[in-house]
Parts: sequence; C-alpha cells; structure tokens
Amino acid sequence: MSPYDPQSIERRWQAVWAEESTWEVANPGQPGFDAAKPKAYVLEMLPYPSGEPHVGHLKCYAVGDAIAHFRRRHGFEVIHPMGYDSFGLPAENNAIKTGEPPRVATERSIESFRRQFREWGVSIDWARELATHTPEYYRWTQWIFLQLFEKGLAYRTEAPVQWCPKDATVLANEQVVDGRCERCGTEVIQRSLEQWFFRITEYADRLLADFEQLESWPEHVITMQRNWIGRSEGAEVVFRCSEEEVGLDFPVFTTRPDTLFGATFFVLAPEHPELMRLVEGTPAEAEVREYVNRIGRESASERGAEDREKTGVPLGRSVVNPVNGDEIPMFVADYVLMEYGTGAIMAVPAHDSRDYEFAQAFGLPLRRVIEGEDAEAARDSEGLPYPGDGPMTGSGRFDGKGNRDAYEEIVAWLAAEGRGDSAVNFRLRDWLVSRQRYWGAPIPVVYCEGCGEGGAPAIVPVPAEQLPVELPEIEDYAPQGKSPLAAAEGWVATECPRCGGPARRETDTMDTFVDSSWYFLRYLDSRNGEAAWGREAVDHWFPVDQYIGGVEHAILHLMYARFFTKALADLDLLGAQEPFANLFAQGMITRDGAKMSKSRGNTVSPAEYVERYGADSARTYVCFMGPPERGGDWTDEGVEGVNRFLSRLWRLCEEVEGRTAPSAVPDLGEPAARELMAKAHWAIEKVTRDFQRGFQFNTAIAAVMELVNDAYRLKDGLYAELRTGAAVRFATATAASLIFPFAPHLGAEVYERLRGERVWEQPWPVADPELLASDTVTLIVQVNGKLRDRVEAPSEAAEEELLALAKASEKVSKHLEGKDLVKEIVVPGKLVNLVVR
RNA sequence: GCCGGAGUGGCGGAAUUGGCAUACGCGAUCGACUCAAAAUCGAUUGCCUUUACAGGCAUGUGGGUUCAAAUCCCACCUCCGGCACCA
Repeated sequence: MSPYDPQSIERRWQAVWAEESTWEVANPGQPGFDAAKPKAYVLEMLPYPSGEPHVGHLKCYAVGDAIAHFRRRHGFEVIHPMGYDSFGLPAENNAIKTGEPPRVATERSIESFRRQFREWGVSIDWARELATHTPEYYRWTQWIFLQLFEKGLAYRTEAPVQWCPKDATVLANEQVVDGRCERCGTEVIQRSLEQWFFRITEYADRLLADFEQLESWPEHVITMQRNWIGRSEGAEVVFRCSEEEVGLDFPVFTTRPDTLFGATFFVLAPEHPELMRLVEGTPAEAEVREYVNRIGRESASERGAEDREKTGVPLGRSVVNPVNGDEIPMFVADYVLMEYGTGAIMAVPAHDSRDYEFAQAFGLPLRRVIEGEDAEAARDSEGLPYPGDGPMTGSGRFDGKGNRDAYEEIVAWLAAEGRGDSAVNFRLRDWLVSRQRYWGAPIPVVYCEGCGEGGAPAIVPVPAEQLPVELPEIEDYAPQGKSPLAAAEGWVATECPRCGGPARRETDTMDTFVDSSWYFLRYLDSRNGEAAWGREAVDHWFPVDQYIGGVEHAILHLMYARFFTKALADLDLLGAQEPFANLFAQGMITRDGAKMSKSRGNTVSPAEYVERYGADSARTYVCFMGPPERGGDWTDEGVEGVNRFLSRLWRLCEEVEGRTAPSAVPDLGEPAARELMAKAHWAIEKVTRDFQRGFQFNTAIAAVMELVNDAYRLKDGLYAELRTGAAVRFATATAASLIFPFAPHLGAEVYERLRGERVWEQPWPVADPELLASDTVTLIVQVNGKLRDRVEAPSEAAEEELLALAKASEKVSKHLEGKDLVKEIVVPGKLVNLVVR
C-alpha cells in the first residue's frame, strides 16, 4: 500500500483539466453551447495582483470553487472565470521606490497568481481570463467612461477634495478612513481642484430601493451600504438675510422642521461660498478670515475629533426665521460641514445637542418648543437639549399639537408660502474618479483651445474608434502634485478629434474601482474585439448568481458595481438592474488571533502549505475552520488534522480496492453493512443540506469525516464477505464524491479508482429515504422533563404501544411510584415525556 | 450616540430550528505496534459528589412562557463590526 501522496495525485488531475479544458463553457451561438441547461454564474472577486496570493485568496477561491462544483453536479452550466485587477497604487509606489516599471512587477505577480490557482486545482474557465491593465481591457473601460460622459453621468468640476499628501493624489470619500488615507495612513488634507466625478448620487434612491431585488445578501452588508448612502427625510427651509444687510437667501436642510420656532441662531460652514461676501468690509472680516484659514489647515481627523470643543466666529449679520420673522444672528463654525445639506444650518439649541454646546460656549439663548414628558420641567431649561417627542409650545398656532403632526403642517405651510418644501438629503457624495497617478486607465478626453469658448478650453471626448488611449511608457513615476503623465509631452500634445487643431490630453487616470466595476461583464465575452460585450452573451449569463468575496469590499466595490450596472442598463446596454443576485461575504483568516501582516511577521504562505500537505488539505482546511462567513485563526495543527482525514480516505480507498469487488452489491440484510450504508446516505443528506443552507462547509466536511470514521470502524468486520465488503466500497466512493468540491484532486482520484468514472461528470448523489429511515427508534423517556431511560421501540409502533414500553422500563417506573400521572406527551418516533405530581 | 451581529468544554466550533447539549476537528491523558521515534490504530476527555452503581449542576447574568429552552419573551452585562459634529 502506498502512502497518500498529494503531490502526484494533484499534478495528475491538474494536467487532465488543463489538457481537456474541462471548465470552459461556450457562449450562445458558439459550438458546444447547450441552451437546454440552466446557467449559473459563480464569481469570486478578482484579485489585485501584488506579490503572491495569500490565505485570504485561498479561502475565497476554495469557497467559490466548492460552490461551482456543487452547481455543476446539479446540472447547471457553470461559468467560473478569473482575472486580475491589475492597475493601482501599490505597483506604482513600488515603481517609485525601485524604478521597476509597474507593468513588469504586475505581470510577474499575475504569473504567480495564475500558476498558484492552477496548483490549487480551482476549476476556472481560462479562456475568459482578463487583466484590467491591458489595452484590450481598458479600451472598454474608457468606452464606458465616454458613455457615462455623454449621458451627463461623468462630469468635471472644481470641488473641495480629499488629498493625500504622501501619495500626492486625490482620494474618493470612501477611501478616507478616520481622516487618513486608506492605503498609506497619511492624514488627508482638503484641497480645491478640478476633478472628474461620476454622478452616483443620481442613483442614490435606486441603490436603496433595489435592495429588494436581491435574493440573498448578508444583512450587515446591506446595512453598511444603507448607512453609507444615508438617506434622511426633512425639509429645505429658506432663511433670508435682509436687503438692508446683503439680500441673500440661505436655504438650510433640516430633519426637524417641527423645531423651527426654536431656532435662535444660524451657522455657516467655513467653506460656505457666500461667507466672505457677508463680512467683506465689516469689522468681523479679519477674524472670520483668520478662523477660516485656521480650519482649512486642519486635517479631517482633527476636525472630526470626538471631544472637540465648539468654536466659531460671529458674522455680525442676521437672517430672518421664516416661521416667525425673528432676526437671528449668524456665525461661522466648523461643526457645520459643507459636504452635507446646504452647508448652512438653523441652530435649535434646545433640541439639538451640538447646537446646545455651541450656545453654551457663546452664551446664546435657548428656546424650548417641544415639551418633554414632564411639562413642569419644560418651563425652565431642565433636561435640555431634549431630542424627543411631545406637545408643541412657544410655536404660535401650533402650540399644543403633537410635534409629529406639527412637522407635517409646518412643511405644508412653508411650501404654500414658497419658503420651503419637504426634501430628502443623502450622505452619499458623487464618486470622484480622477487620480493624479500613472498606473491607471487614462481618461479619454482632450482639451481643445480651438473648440473652447470664453478662454476656457473645451472638453472633447476621444471618439470610440480611436480607443484605447494608450498609457505611454514613462521613466519617472514620482507624482509632483499632478499626474506623472503630464511629463510625457509627446503624448500629451495631440490633435483635437473635433477640429483637428492642437489639443492636450487629460493627464489624470481613472480610479481602479472603475476597472473593477464592470469586469464581471467582460468575462462573458472577454475575447470580443468589436464591443465591450455582445448583448446575447450578457443576456444569457448575467447577472452573477453567486458572488463571493471579503467584507472589506462591502461598501466601495459593491456599491460602485451596482451603480455601473444600473447606469449601463439605463443606456440599454444590458437587461439587469442588479449585478449580484446572491452575495457571500467570507470572514478573514487571522494568525495567532491577529490580522496577518508582513510587519507583524505572522503571514501564512499558501504555497508553503500546498507544498507540504497538498492543495486539497489546504483548501479543505480553510473551509473546515468554521463557518466560512466568519473569520478563523489559522493553525498548523488544524491543517494536519484535515490532512490526516484525507490520508485516511486514501488508505481506505487502497484497501477497498484490493479487498472488494467493484461489481458487488451491498447487502442490506447484514446489520453492520446496513448501518454503514445508512451512514453514507445520512452524509449525502447532511452535506447537501449544509450547502443549500448558506454554505455551512465546516459541518458538511465534518459529516464526511464521520462517514470515513465509521467506514474505518466497520470495515474489518465487513471485508469477510463480498457482499458486505461492497458496503465499505460504497461508503468510500460516496465520501470521495461528497468531498470532491473541497478536495477535488483526491475526490476525483478515489472516485475513479472505485467507480471507474469521473466524479465531476456524475450527478450529485441523492439520499435514499428508505435507508435514512430505521426499523427501530430509540425512545427517550423523560419524567417531568428529565431523562430517565432510553428504550428501543419499533419505528412503526403506535402511540399507546410507545407509552406502554416507556412505562414498562424499570428506571421509569421507579420515578412514577406513588405519584399521579398528569399528562403523557408523545413525540412520534422520538420521545415520551410523562408528567407526574 | 445610532445601526447590525455574536456570547456553548482547555481551543475552533455542532445541535435536523423548542425534543439525547457539546457532532467534527485541535489539544491533553493512557494503551497497542516499535530497540526507539514518526506514522497508524484503540480508549478516555464539560464540571462536582462517588471505589463503584448512581446522582447533581452546566449553553454570558437575572427573571418568564412550556411537559420540555442554547433555541421563544422581558430586563441587564460583555465582546466584535459598520457609521458618526450628517443638522
């Protein structure tokens, strides 16, 4: 008997799958396309190729591959492609440090990922492979940009933006975490720059509403996106700064129009565009200017600090409260944010904690307009600020009404007067997509003086037939506040496609999240040189039936991809509104309880384990560690345990092959054989159910382990007879069949040896209900809910019979003596509970 | 502060959704094989009392519903994740 040698088994099957292109599927209209088969699009998030794959990748693709195999064997035509998200900052930063062109490092890394995915035995349709940094791909990224531009969904404007001084680039709001750059951790500063945006805010309502259309997404991912979009309902109300002063209208957004009568002052954000106009030439000007400059120099995290004192400067101006005509003083203060609402607020210190703090600091009056539960206390300023509900007070004709009712009436009244209206506000900002970096897809527009008007050059899109706008080779990748592309003079200077005159290329590139917002469409027709995709292919395969990836992309990538899908559907380029019907968010693997990082030195290299124990052990282990949606701590002992199980299956196979006949039919008359057969069918049932109920792979694998353990325990007694030995062969082949989605190489090997067939071509086994049902049941007999005895009973027995058997037990009757039987509960085939007093 | 998720052995975690709590794996202890080790195989492994038979107590805490609760209800505690001066 030879020992389990994963290396040779795995090499053998990988060669078969590569030679036979086993996992390639045809598109509609292509030879080999089977229209009768239902389709399943199984997709894992594409990797960012940097260095070598890590355990997170192993887990993601192990989970995804198990699902793909499971669906295939349920009769689905499974499309399971792979690609690389190969543009991005790390490759470029590496280039700045080492001088090695990003393309070279990236392609080396892709080669390593590709090789390892093959070594892991992942069932990928390699004919569809793509990389986002190739001109064949980014040509279409640029084409999509132009489609959005034509629709007005891509636009260029000057805006205050988040700027990372270290990476010398603008960041999307989503890439700023705690006021720091998500990538390098440097504190972000605010700058005002001309930038390209995608109008994702136009889709805010649909992005919220269409959660309904999703089949199965983790609740917390939906919640995170919902929080991020941050829809709030309220009213926009106009406060006017009188003609005698400056004659300007200041709209504010409020979620509490019911507190309008309580507004005692008014605050503008330091970035508010009308701010300087209000104080120009007044005594307040110098102080306001100094305040604004000081705030401008502060970082986002300083400004957002938790226990920050309220600061501000009075403007010496006032606005009129439209509900009561009161003149209230204006301030500038940094607790008001320009990015949210209108950058101006009405301050109601009696009912808002932030306004309250500011009022305390500046000695401003409070005005209570909603009584709390305790009307007595409401007379003085006890319990303020009060955020709750109650009857109105100090609000003219609304006094005495509930504040919720007053809310509606006040909004209606303002609308009738033309001083306000109900309004909805979102936290979501438009998506800033331009980056002043080299390693990305160039934005396909040129600036033409000749076509421009009034001195400003015109933005002229590059015509689709001239795409791609290829990224030029450059020598210096270091950013100098503008894109390194700006230095490639020969590339920047071009011809205007509209007038033929001299023009200059846009030197910014696109955020890599743009590349990954549509790759799942390109897979469906990745060799198409005429279009981004053929409509027939997309209509057949799209949307993705099962998407798998880390939670770290719960907001950014997933929301951008949803936005793209909707925008492309609106352009009639595809038929679906949502890209991912089902989402599975895998948990993170840690080592020694901590996140893996190079600096901590606790990284796990999958290649090392694949070499030592085989890909099957490594893959099965990451699925067995715990529920895959949760994280887990990697231990070497754990991998060894799984390896032990697989080699036990291997030894069982070797033994069974030599000691049983392939054609023998298991004898169900022999109790041990029957027990083992029943166990095999129980395992089929269990694994199938665990798959269907949210990919509970840990328990599915445990069931196969149990089956193998039982086969091991019973085998020696069964080999004696040909017909009973057949049960061991059956159990072993079944175990191979069930473990195949996790350990495909060994699964295929064992199955082929015992059955002479390729396991992936076999339908998923179905449990025989007759074998699952047993002749006898073990009756659990309880007295007053406490376990007293276990009694064997025929499974067909009637209720009275079961009761009689239960009472006949010696242990039970002991507890019944001298007591009244109050109630008898019989759960058929399971349990008898006798209630006594 | 708001929203979401979770608390079960020494550890990762099971429990057919109200019916034998702790499957499976790790770790630990003992034994077989061996000159020895590795590998493998077998046994034990929630806590307490008991030589044993047996009994009692255990699913974060306290209460409730029920013949029966890890599971349902109420209150509380703790941990993790997301958002947060968002008007």
